[in-house]
Amino acid sequence: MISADHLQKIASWSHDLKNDEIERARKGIVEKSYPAGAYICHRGDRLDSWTGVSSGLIKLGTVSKTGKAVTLAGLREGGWFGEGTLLKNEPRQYDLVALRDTTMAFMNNATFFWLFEHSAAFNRYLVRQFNERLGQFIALVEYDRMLDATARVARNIAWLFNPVLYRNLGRHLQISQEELGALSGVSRQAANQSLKVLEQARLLRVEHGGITVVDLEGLSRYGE
DNA sequence: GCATTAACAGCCG
DNA sequence: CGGCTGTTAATGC
Repeated sequence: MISADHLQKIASWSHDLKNDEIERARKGIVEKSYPAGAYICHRGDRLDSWTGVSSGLIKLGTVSKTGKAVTLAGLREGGWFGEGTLLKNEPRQYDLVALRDTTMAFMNNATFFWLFEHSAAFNRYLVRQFNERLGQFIALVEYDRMLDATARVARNIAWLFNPVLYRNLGRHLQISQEELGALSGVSRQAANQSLKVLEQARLLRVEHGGITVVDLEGLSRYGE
């Protein structure tokens, strides 16, 4: 169980909940920490809880038929995932890997379904999140053909700054070029070059160990 | 060829 | 000092 203050910090969806719903939520959540590089779960695992990132950064990916690792999306602090798997009672479709030291939050199945049944605010959040994710996955179809590394980096950054998935975001994110490369499926050096191109295009600013977004819309459209 | 890995000096905190 | 960055050289598909 976690404190109400902490819940507020790690779960933007809790902000609109009623008091009794918040109580349920915080009692149904436990946290667990993982070192950088650790697998949080493997594809095919039965993990019957809804999962959020309390702190850190994770990669959501899978392995293609040819054995090539494919990254579907990154999730940063405040991101929640796995509602589809829970609602359909399916095994996990993806691997979750911690890109840096990370603390995860797990909401147990019963609590998730209680909120699903009782809270209108919670359902609004889920619908918005589904809709946003759908957009991301549609973009993935084009992603494969889009061989340009810079466009992939740009899109992954834009996803990390998605205002629907993460509320009240600043423009700055502490993330190394290596982590950005791991998310985008390119080497650190390629990520470095791509960042320079994006900086030249005035879409973001490159800093030491981080970036600041200047033009989020431009980033999400880059390479179209 | 092109992108990735390797290697390393320089820089930042 | 440790981690991140920027660049060049070697390597692999």
